[in-house]
Amino acid sequence: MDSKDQKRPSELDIFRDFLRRQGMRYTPERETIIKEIFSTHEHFDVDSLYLGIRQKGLRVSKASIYRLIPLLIKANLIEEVFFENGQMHYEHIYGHEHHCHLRCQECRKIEEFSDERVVQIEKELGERFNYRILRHKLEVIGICSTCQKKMNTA
Amino acid sequence: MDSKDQKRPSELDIFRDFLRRQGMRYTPERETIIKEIFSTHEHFDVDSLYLGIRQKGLRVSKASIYRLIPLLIKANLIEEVFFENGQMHYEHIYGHEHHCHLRCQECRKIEEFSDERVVQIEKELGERFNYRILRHKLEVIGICSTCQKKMNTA
DNA sequence: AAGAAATTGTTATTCAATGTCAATAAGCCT
DNA sequence: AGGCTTATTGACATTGAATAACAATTTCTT
Repeated sequence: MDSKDQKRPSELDIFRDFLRRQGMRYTPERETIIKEIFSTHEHFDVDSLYLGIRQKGLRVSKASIYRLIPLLIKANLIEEVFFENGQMHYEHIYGHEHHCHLRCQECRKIEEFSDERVVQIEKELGERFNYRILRHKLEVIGICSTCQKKMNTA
Repeated sequence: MDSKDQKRPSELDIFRDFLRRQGMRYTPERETIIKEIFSTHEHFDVDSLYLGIRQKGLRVSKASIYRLIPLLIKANLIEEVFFENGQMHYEHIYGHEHHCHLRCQECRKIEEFSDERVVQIEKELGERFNYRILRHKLEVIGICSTCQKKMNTA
């Protein structure tokens, strides 16, 4: 473990700070939810999160999850990824290599990728519009090779 | 009007073709909705679309709008832009200069921009993952100058 | 022109997300 | 350490976008 790792505060520390600055409280329920979110690198929605927590034998109401999510977004710990099937889907972004999504319009499969050029675009935009840039979300939509074949033979 | 313009079929023609290929029917209701969508260059949601149609003295049920939207997406005439306030927002993409969005996380203001580099990224992705690329959606999130000032003085 | 099948509007339904509120508990203050 | 203020919790009720069901209608093929 090098010094870089030691310097990076945990997501819980980040969130504690965030809460203190807003005069809000750190509760066991919030800790449970955050730990669950950061325990995997998968996308999640409120339902999958709730089930994951219950499977560990813990108990938190869905209302608390719904109430926590906007706070985590404000704290830049998670972000909305896409809305599908009537539910918003999220992923955590802190302590996680940033990536973008290539999605198949037919079968909804998702490939992840990164590209440095987007960072440059971001930077220029910040200067041009006088924004403080927080993050970006690049979603490329197409038809995967499997679905292309299906469409050709049909 | 130059030859390039003459060659580009209207969105109605595109959609008629699309419907025919799927064994679906072209109805006055569908025509009304599409014309409304393509009559402005603004983002829209189901409600604003419905109201716009009624203000022109026309009548189409909301159910028909909800039913048409997935078809227009499949036909690559419109796309989902963002989900906000419990509603999906769309914009038409056919016959319209493509652009991306820079959004302020605080006040939800939106700036539009274009960047050729994303097209290049798209192209490379298509080759790398063997996808037929249809489009992309780049959303950059930040804090606008006005909101930065507010946060500093607070 | 007729008939098969898709589409429409109406109505009912679903379910994610939010609001309400009394009970509880975090965290500051002395 | 204990008390007090007030944010937070969970249960329940409510909202509202989106979808389903279905009978009446209309498109489009032959």
